[in-house]
Amino acid sequence: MMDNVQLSWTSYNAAVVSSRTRGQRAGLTRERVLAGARELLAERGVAALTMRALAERLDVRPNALYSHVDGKAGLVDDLLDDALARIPVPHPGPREPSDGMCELMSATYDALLEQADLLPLYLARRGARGAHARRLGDVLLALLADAGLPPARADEAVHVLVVHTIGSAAFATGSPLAADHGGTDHRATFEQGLRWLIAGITGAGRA
Amino acid sequence: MMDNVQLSWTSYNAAVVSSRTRGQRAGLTRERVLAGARELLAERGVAALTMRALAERLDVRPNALYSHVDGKAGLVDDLLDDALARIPVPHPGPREPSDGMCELMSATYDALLEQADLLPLYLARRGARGAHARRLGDVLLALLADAGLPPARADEAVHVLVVHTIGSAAFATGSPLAADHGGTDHRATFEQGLRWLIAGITGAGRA
DNA sequence: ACCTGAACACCGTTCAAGT
DNA sequence: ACCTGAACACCGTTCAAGT
Repeated sequence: MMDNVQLSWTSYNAAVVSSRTRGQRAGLTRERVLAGARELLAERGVAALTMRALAERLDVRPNALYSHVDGKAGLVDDLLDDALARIPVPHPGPREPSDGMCELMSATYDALLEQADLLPLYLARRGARGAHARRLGDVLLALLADAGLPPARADEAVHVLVVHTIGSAAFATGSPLAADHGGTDHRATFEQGLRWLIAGITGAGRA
Repeated sequence: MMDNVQLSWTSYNAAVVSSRTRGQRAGLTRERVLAGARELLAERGVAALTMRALAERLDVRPNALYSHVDGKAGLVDDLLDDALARIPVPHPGPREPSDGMCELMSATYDALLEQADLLPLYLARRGARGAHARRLGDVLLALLADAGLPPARADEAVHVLVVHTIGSAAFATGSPLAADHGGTDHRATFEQGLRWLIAGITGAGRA
């Protein structure tokens, strides 16, 4: 008996008052949903990325999103892999493979920090597993093979370099570590660690 | 007018029917709350660690927990630092400092994996910052100074080693990375990475 | 195919009140 | 001091129904 009243209650918030009439399409697509999620993330942070808030921003009811993404987990996976698509692969010039590794991991680090709000999501998911993540892993593996590492060692090195890069980026955006005296330049520390690792990897490859 | 009905609704779940009478104390302490949280974590995983589920396990209403811990964030912080208390500090014998580093970080890795259900919480908080975390950082810093690193480099090395250790443990408990071909021995990879890092750190220290 | 209404089964936290 | 009752302001997701 109170349907009209209920209806008016759902529009208590100005942002949710639909500019569409009842049967009108919202014109959502997967891309528009992802774009909205990225904006929400950039403007209000990872805690504010909820299906309900995203729906409100897109001027639809929460359940409308399920026609375009596979729940919140699917939305996050799509978001993560899309962010990796922009990372440039180093030119396969006549250089040392270790220079290529350094360039690739630094570019990844930069891309992760550019999308710093995504980092907690990478951590929660322990890295990405989409098509673009695989592409970057394969490029790195090829560089390590070029440097003379046997396949088993190269697999380990990929793992270690990825952990270092995602981990460094994540900790750069978080609060300082316990032993951190506050004056740490995170980028410099990441690069120093990368040099140490690559020195160890290529040095041990010769031994 | 329906207060009695409401009351009966709150006891729909057998586990929530209090064995105490109305004015009786539950006898909670901070330690009992933390122990309950650890059990919940071990039995049902990180997603099941909610204030409400913890309260139910302890046979109290959710808000009773707030007399003993500082909200959920405080509970998690206490949990994390407690887990670091068990990590043994290496004996300061007449050995190479690099052996001490290796031992300390391996012990930390093992402790983190023993409490694997806590790892997502370390990641969410980007490491721990309690008293025990600081103690471990200081021990590591001293070892690096012994190895001849200048203070600025030693600070960087602590950061890099901690990122490697927490990161490796976290990824060991998660799903495999994109470039991971499934057959990875995570412990071996962690140790290999640790050797690479320590080789790079001490090698670069001499250069 | 796309979207809404309504509901289900949850969250963390606060405040006043009871013992 | 410790705990409960009740409420507030949220979550993600599902299902049937409307267009």
